[in-house]
Amino acid sequence: MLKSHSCGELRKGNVGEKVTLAGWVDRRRDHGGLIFIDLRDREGTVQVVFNPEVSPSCHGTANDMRSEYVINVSGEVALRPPGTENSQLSTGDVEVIASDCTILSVSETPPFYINQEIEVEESLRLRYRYLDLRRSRMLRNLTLRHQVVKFIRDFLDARGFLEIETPIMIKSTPEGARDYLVPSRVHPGKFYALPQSPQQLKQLLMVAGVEKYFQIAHCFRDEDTRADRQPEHTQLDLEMSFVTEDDILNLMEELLTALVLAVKPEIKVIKPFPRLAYDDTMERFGTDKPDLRFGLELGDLSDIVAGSEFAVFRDTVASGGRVKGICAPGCGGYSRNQLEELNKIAQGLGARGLLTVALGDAPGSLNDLTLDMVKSVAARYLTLEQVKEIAGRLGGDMGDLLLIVAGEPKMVNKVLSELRTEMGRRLELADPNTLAFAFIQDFPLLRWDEELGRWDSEHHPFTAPKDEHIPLLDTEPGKVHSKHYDIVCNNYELASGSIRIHDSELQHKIFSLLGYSDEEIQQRFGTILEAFHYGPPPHGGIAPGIDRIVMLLAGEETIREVIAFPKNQSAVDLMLDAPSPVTEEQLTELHLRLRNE
RNA sequence: GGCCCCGUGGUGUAGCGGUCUAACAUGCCACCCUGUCACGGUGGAGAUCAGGGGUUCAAAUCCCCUCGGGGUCGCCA
Repeated sequence: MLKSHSCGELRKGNVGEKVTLAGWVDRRRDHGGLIFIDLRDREGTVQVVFNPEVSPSCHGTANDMRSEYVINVSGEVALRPPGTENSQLSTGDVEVIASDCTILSVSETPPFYINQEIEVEESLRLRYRYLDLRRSRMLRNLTLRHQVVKFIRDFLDARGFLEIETPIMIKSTPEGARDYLVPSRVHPGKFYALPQSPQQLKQLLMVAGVEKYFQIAHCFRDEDTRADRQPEHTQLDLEMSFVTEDDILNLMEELLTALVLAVKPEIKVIKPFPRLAYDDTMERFGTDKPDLRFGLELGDLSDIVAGSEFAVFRDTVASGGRVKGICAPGCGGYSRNQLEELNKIAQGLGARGLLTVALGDAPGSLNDLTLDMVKSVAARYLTLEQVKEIAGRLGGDMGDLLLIVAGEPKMVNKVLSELRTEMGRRLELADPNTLAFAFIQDFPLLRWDEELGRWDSEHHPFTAPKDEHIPLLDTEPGKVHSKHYDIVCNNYELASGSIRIHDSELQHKIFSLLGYSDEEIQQRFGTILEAFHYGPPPHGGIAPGIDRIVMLLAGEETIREVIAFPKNQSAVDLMLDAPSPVTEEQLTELHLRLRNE
């Protein structure tokens, strides 16, 4: 080793020791005579003093050192002279008096600051990711990620789980997201696909008798990216045999609670995790991944306004639509501009408009409310009683602002859910130091796909229907609920899982319901159906997204901040410049020809 | 594919029709400096204001297009 100690570990106790350090020049302070260098490695920073009276040659070398040069230094650890200690630095009581040093490598001036926490354009960071990762924020995030994965491995190992790797090149099954494909050289015209998740493989491991499986698995989906979505991401893939829904949920609750306590004890977690039914959640929050750190729940006003003079509302209800709203406390004095901003959000998500009702512009008792205090374009079509009833339904008080959307139920929920999030942000209702985990359960098994004109799986086709709903598969498939569950947290979907079908006949029936011919079923799912003829155990599992968990624990806004080498929004790796063209020879070997488009 | 936001020395920002021959901070280079720690001091280099077109007597500034980046809807079983 070129170093006897790490820079960050030196303390008073090391005084008098002769040490050898290696690292990067974080900062250089040249006093003409003395030169100070803050030497940085992964563990921290320590001050090195180059004194011409101690070593003239060393001082000369230090003269040439610049930021991010890599150097090797030997010298004695000394107590700093009284009054020159630096309490900002964990090593600030001591310094290393250089008696010997070498420049191991030089550095050009970096394209952005390594030693300062200044926001830099993300594309530049991504292009020089290896420099970006030198910055303390990124080092912190990578370290946290390591701790999270290590904790998960230890936790599951202690409970008898086997970590098993599954292949990255598997078979394409063209439902769900688009596959990334890998052309085969040996088999002209045939392709492997990268796994969107190891779903079928982990179920086959259950048939194999593994009983408790997990994997830190890479998953690939060729879909557009988001702040919380990348073309490839990592999930904790987990599957167990002989379990019920509760067994999985209890395990996950224990894991997540212990994880947070282990790596971020200062973060608050609410225990036990609430368990919410999908239908209720949609009704109350308009989304299946609500932020439960604050209230602002949606209220249904359809019955109140059905008979009102306000035609927009009356007609919406009459034609099968819904009228719902939320209450923004203390926002009754919102300016026209502020209201217009909210209106734009609503319209951007498909609402015809947003009706705002200001219950006066100052706090007070709702009993004192009069109609001329109500500011709303609908004010003259509503009675005072109706306004009070609406306010009551939404938990509104004097000085509050009611936000009301009318229309097709799905859109109404989406818009209000977004407005709820927006108002939560504006009013700072969500404690940034809390992770509000919750389980969402009791999902519908199927959803009607308008475009394809057929039923589609809400989760995936291996999800087991609720036992008591199985008869409905033949009569009213839309009413069948399933043993599918999600873990949500702070407006993110963290995990999705289900108890699986382990009966080949029932599985076949589901595939048929989804519109597959027997031939297609055989071709796409033949393996798992065949495996189910050989004693499959009842089983189920779940797959939490590692990137999102680490992002939330790190307090970051995008998963790119917790991935060492992420791709940008256009799925490009700016550092490696991938994807990139390949040679004609490569294409020929793969039996491929590019289309002219 | 739709919508919204952004693009000014290496980096981060200011400037938002004329006073811009583009400012500030930091970084960089040179010199001075033996107790600094975001060291200090003096001097210096560094920007076709993302690219193209238009409006105007005059454009970094207004308009249009393109490119690049971000957010989001669709999409993500």
